[in-house]
Amino acid sequence: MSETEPRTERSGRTDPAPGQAPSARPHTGRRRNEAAHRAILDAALDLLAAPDGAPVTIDAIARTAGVGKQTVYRWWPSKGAVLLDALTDRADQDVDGPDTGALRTDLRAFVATTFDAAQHGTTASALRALAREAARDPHLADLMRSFTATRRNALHDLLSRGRDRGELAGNADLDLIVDQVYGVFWYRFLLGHGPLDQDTAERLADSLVTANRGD
Amino acid sequence: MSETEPRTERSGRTDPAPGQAPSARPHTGRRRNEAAHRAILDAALDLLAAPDGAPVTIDAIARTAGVGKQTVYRWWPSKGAVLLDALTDRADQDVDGPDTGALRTDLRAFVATTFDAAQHGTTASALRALAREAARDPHLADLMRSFTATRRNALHDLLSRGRDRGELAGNADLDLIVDQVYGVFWYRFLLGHGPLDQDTAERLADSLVTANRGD
DNA sequence: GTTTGTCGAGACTGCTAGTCTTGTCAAGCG
DNA sequence: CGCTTGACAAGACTAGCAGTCTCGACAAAC
Repeated sequence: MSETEPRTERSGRTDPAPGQAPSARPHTGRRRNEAAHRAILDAALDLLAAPDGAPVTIDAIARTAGVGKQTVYRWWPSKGAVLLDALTDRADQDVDGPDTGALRTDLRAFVATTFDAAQHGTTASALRALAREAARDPHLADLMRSFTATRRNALHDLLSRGRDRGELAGNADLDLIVDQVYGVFWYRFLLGHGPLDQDTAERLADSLVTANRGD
Repeated sequence: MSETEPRTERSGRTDPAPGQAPSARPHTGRRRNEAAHRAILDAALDLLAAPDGAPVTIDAIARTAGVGKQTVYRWWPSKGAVLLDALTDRADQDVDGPDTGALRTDLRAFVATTFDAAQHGTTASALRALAREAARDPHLADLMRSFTATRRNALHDLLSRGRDRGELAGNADLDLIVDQVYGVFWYRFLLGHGPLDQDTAERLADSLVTANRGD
């Protein structure tokens, strides 16, 4: 996800013998400018992180990056793709949840980390802007779904380990627990009517363990 | 909420003696056309309910209602306000939660009803469209906040009654319980990655009671 | 019959996503 | 060295939509 794909096949080959080595001339012409690539991602992140919630247009991204609009669209299919790529480029390493051997501790840490990440201005406005864009761009909404799926899977694994150790009931609905965590998170994050502090994280984690323990 | 307000003061009175009967001439000129008002709300609902998820523009609403755009903007401040008004106009009566005298039963019914309401095509696409609009329109986001607050309050009251009867711990975080219900609801509703069926509703309600009971 | 305010119709502005065009530059090939 | 290919910056252009403005018609009060 953090490495981008070109939106269409490059190097106008017709590939008449599929399954072959990429035919004789794999590439000619000027090479892709890696600096421009980075500049676009960085500009997107900068604008996304702007606290004023400004709309983040493609024009702005291109101008900030010192790049033509076409260069953006050559490498990403839509604005949303740029934004998501910019965000995951920064954030998709740290999805491996904690593993202390005790479910309550793991879950507390996971929830606390999740809540905490959204408290920092930069990430918060970026995430908010992303959600805003995803609401209007079906393509981005798709990407967003797989983005969130990654997070959910990490949490699901954490819970699964706990269940294997007998800390959750064998018939506990892990997906529902996962969605209770991320549901509360996004709901409060986007509406902003309630806190996402460490205290809340602990209470939520503890109550989920209590409700689903297998004794 | 279901009765609309004019976007600005009507009938150019200056009201020099506040707290008085509305001064001598409360209104002159042609009266508001109630039929047009209804037609707009109905058109909005129709378009919102269209299964194809089409964008629902103001032009379309006005054209469908057989009304000039200005007539829409005379009575509502933004497109989002129209949409929200159209939706609440239909839905805001039934917020009084059940009251059977037993928390588990009440909560199950409340959650089940909430989930169920979003399964019907019309309401579902309307709600989705509304969320989409709220993401880009701060004004609507505000209206949306008070809309959701009404629902949250109904659920909070339900829980509060249960706590008074001793079915929840005295220190249970009712707001967190509320947000777990609506968090799961919106999260699954908007992402569509998991079911919102009666089974889920029951499991969620039961687990929340279990986690927060006061014994 | 004059004033005030609503009505339908539609032109208009302003903003943005995404495409297309143009002229330039860099890399490989002969 | 010249030719071809494709990336590049700049920016014109199209299309869709929110929201405003203008116009002529009409209706209610006075």
